[in-house]
Amino acid sequence: MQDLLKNLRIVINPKVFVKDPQSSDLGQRIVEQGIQLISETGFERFTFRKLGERIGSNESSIYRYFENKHKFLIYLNSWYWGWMEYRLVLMTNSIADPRKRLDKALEVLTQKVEADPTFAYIDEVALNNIVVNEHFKPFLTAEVDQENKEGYFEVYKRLVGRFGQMISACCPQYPYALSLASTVLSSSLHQYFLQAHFPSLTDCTDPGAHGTFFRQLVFSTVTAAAND
Amino acid sequence: MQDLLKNLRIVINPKVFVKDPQSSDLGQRIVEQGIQLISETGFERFTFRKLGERIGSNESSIYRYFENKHKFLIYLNSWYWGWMEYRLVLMTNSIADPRKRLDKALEVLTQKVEADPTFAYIDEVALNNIVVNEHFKPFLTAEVDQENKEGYFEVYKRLVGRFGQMISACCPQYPYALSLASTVLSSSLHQYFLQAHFPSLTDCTDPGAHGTFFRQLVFSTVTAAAND
DNA sequence: GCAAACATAATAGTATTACTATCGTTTTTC
DNA sequence: GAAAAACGATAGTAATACTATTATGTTTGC
Repeated sequence: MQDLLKNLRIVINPKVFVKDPQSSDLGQRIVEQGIQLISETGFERFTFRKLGERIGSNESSIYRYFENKHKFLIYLNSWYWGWMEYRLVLMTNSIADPRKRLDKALEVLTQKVEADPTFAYIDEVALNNIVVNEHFKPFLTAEVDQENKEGYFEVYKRLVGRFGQMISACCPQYPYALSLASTVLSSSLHQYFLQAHFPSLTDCTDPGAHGTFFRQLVFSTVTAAAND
Repeated sequence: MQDLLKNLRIVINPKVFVKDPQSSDLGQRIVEQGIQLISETGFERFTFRKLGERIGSNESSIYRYFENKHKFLIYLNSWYWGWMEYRLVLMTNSIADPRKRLDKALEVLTQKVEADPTFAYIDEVALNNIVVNEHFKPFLTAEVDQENKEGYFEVYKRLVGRFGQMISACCPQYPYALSLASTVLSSSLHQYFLQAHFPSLTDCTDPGAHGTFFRQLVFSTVTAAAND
């Protein structure tokens, strides 16, 4: 199966970049090392100048790929959620039973991220680290609405939609499938953040607890709604 | 009761400010108009210079109250969560029944914010607007851990603890009370954010749905755990 | 009533950031 | 082998987030 998927690419809205970084060696290095640099130092301290130094290239060359660092972050986030969507579809597609399917979906979406050899120059663990630590920074700007119009967040919206449908499939009369889906996705990140920085605000310390917490949360809610 | 509480103040960790803004007229104007300005234009575009112009004062004077704009945001967040804690205690203190108490707590913590005349120069609605739109920006910096050590987030942590205890009181054997508490607090903000900017990612459009969603979520989870 | 202490205002200056613009060199491509 | 595209190097700009200094007004104690 690995081989079958060798020529896969996560497709990203071309409006997010000036020149497709997947199309050249330099572009790939920008993404690869950009992930490392942001993961190591945080997004605020990240600059194109520093990234240029790191990859032995020039600031101005990076601007030929990305308009600014905010769009670069949106690119990385789009990639991440695109990758999540691909994994979600891949892992749940063959499961017919709605409850088993939802269970698998929860596993894919909330479990700790591991490296995926399918995508060579992306370090998924470091990227997850970015998404956890920068959380919803791409959304939290005065320009959200404009950027939303431009379709920058389509991947994420599609993922929430898919996940919401899987919840609905378990209990069609439950009226908050989308809210539950978006809550689980954002809260899972948030819980990982708390585990790393505010352990006194979570109970998910040992591995497994994180997943169990969300599984119970979702299935309790859905089951209760079904029994009404 | 209003009168009884006239001389109340939300206490904030003195390390967050250089000079207590509650101690002078200028300080109060800084907070009052700072809230308006951030609420109107977003935190990124907010500068002390602009705030100075707005209140007919000088940039340098504002620096005598707050070290930088990030600490100003932490101050506002601390005030907000301190206010939430005060409301939580006030509204639930007299309720003996754990389930009724939790229900009230959920109402206080997730319902739409309204102006509170107890605190004259704070516009709670605008402040809530900031907290929703800037979300966890105060946390999301490379310096979280240091700032956490300094105690900047004590109020929030205490609030999560209290709320977690109320959940535990309903079902002592439920092992994820803190995670559930922190999830509800952050997700409620997040759902309000989605309602404003990404309505396709929520089902909480009509008023009331938001509260019902979280009430069902919490009580389903807690009840299911109690029946195990 | 007046000096000391304090709060505030005004101005100038600095380092960094987030770019833009220009131009020269290298590499690719047909 | 010429044209086009990609890349690198340098310089420059406007805004930001401050710091430093000095001046002006205001309060307070005696």
